[in-house]
Amino acid sequence: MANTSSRTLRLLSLLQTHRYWPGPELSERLGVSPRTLRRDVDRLRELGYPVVAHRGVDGGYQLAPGAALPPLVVDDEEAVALAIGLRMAAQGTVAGIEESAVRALTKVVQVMPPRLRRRIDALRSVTVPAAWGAGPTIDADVLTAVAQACRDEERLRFSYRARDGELTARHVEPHRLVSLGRRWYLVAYDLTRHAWRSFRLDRLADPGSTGERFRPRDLPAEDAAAFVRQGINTMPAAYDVEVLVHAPAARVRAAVSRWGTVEEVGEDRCRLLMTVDGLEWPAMLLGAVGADFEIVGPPELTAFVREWGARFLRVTGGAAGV
Amino acid sequence: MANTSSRTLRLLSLLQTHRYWPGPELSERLGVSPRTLRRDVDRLRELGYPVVAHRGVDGGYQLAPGAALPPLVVDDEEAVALAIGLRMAAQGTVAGIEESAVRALTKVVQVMPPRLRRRIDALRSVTVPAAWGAGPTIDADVLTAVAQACRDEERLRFSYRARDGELTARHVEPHRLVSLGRRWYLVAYDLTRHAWRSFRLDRLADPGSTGERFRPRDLPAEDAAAFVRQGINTMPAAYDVEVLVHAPAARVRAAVSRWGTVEEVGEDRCRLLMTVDGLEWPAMLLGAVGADFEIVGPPELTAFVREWGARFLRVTGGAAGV
DNA sequence: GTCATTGAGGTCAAGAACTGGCCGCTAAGG
DNA sequence: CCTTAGCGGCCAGTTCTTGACCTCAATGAC
Repeated sequence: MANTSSRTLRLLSLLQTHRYWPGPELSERLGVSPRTLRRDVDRLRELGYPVVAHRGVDGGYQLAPGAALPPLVVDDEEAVALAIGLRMAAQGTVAGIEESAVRALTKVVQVMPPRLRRRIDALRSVTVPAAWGAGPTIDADVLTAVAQACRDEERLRFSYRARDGELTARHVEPHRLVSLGRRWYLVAYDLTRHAWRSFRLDRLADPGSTGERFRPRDLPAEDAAAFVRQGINTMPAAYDVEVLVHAPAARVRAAVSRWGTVEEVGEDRCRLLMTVDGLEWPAMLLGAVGADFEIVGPPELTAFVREWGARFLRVTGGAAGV
Repeated sequence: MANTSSRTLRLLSLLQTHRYWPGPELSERLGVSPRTLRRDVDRLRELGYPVVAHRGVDGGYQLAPGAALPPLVVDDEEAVALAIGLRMAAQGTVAGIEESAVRALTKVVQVMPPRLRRRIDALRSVTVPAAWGAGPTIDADVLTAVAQACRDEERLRFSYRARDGELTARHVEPHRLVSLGRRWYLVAYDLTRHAWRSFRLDRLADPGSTGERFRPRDLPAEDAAAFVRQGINTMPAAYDVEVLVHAPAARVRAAVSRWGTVEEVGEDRCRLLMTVDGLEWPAMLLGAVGADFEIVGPPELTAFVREWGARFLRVTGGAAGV
């Protein structure tokens, strides 16, 4: 407890929670002489974590950005926030960071005390799925359990709901997680079928690590993502939406925010471009903008919006009967 | 570099990135004898981070959940994911964790190498606001800068857009950040007006820490959140939505997900309850469900939906001309 | 300008901690 | 039965750490 390593860690922690620390206070907190504190600070600097110091009355130490990120010392609440934030990031509203979010999440979850896990579970019910209509939400527990099995090269058992709805028990050697178009896939070697398969994580339940470790096999594909793509014929239908809106570009842009691009066409007219998986979003945005518009494409959107219009008018007792 | 503390940190890092580590490999990576490795592991255990070990062929060490969270050693990509996830968490879709998310975010951002900040900035443009129509998105930079100033008790300068749109330069002693109903407020002592004020973060721009530190004053209120509540008369209009949907509860629930509650009313009928800030959401959900419905309240929703219906039908060339 | 405060860093000697061998032991799996 | 791997005691040599004392350099207040 009175180690040097322990003190280094505590110093790191103190420097992370509060920016400025007067030297005397630090040395007192750590229970060492000021001279030793200076040496500890030097040690941190040698480790690559720059500590800048200010002299004179009211001076003190502070941790500055360095070449590498120092170990993060977080308290319980921060850990919970971290886990939840990472889960949202993993669910994929921001392209390209899902994989690393899951890696980080796995790290955190693995060492998280049970009491914190319970708090996260309690908060889960409050959480909303990341993006509406963008595919099924997957259980964070499933995600982390599978990620951990991949990372640690442990065989995995789970039940899988095939396309026809049939439930089967699986026993696999997990290879890699792939995030593709808002869906998570597990690439694994199926031990009962003796073949490589990819599994959709949202159809996977009750993952349980068996504890058996294995030596990774070679995947018969260039890369895990490529393998998944091979197996997927039915990519989620993507629509390229183009709409002429009879409103100033600024106004549309404010409503659309970052969901799509808005080009100015005229004084009071602009072109809205979006690429979406479902048509609910564009319909909602067009409603929210509150201006007239002309749908350039796709035709499905026209039909979709017309159906909404007819129904909305009908049920609210407006004109345009059935 | 060849320190004991350094080795402890590296060991911690290794144990976090991969679950099982055979002892020999660890000792080789750390450049010490197996005997010393055992002692290092003991050290970690004494620090409160349980390392469980497995004997026998194929044994190894692994980091287990303990009483406290060990310092997290994350790589660059994970740090980026972390920052982005925390930002989403701070923007507030999950109740109650915003404050700790900001605290954690501040910690991370403070020590993050510039190259990572640039990557986050690059990704920001791709990010979507957490919840649509739920209030203005605030800049993450503003949020962290202000949070840091609060934490470090440093005076802060910024420009503030008052309710009437006028821009003023402010100089304050920041006290605390409060997240209230999807909005962030800064409670601070205004140095020019010599009075406590609360500022909406979305109206605050160009925060710059002056570097001057100050001794915290006593806030003339029970608590910062209470102080903000005192000053806010105009709470964001909240609607309690109630709709009878002519569809099975299960189907509606699937569409609504966790945005609201769905009660079964009959075989083919259910009641949808939501509390929302804006009416776009319920309108969209009702559209997406694809069934008829009766709006019980509020009346604004009826008008809102009717307007959408009329416009949608008109612009798509359906019936019900202007 | 003077002065107190605070960080930087050299040196030293005593003491503590660390290290790498060596040992025998237990546990797990082939 | 044998191998591998973790556990921990012991020991001797080495290294590191610590606090004390010192001088110097910034810095801000008076």
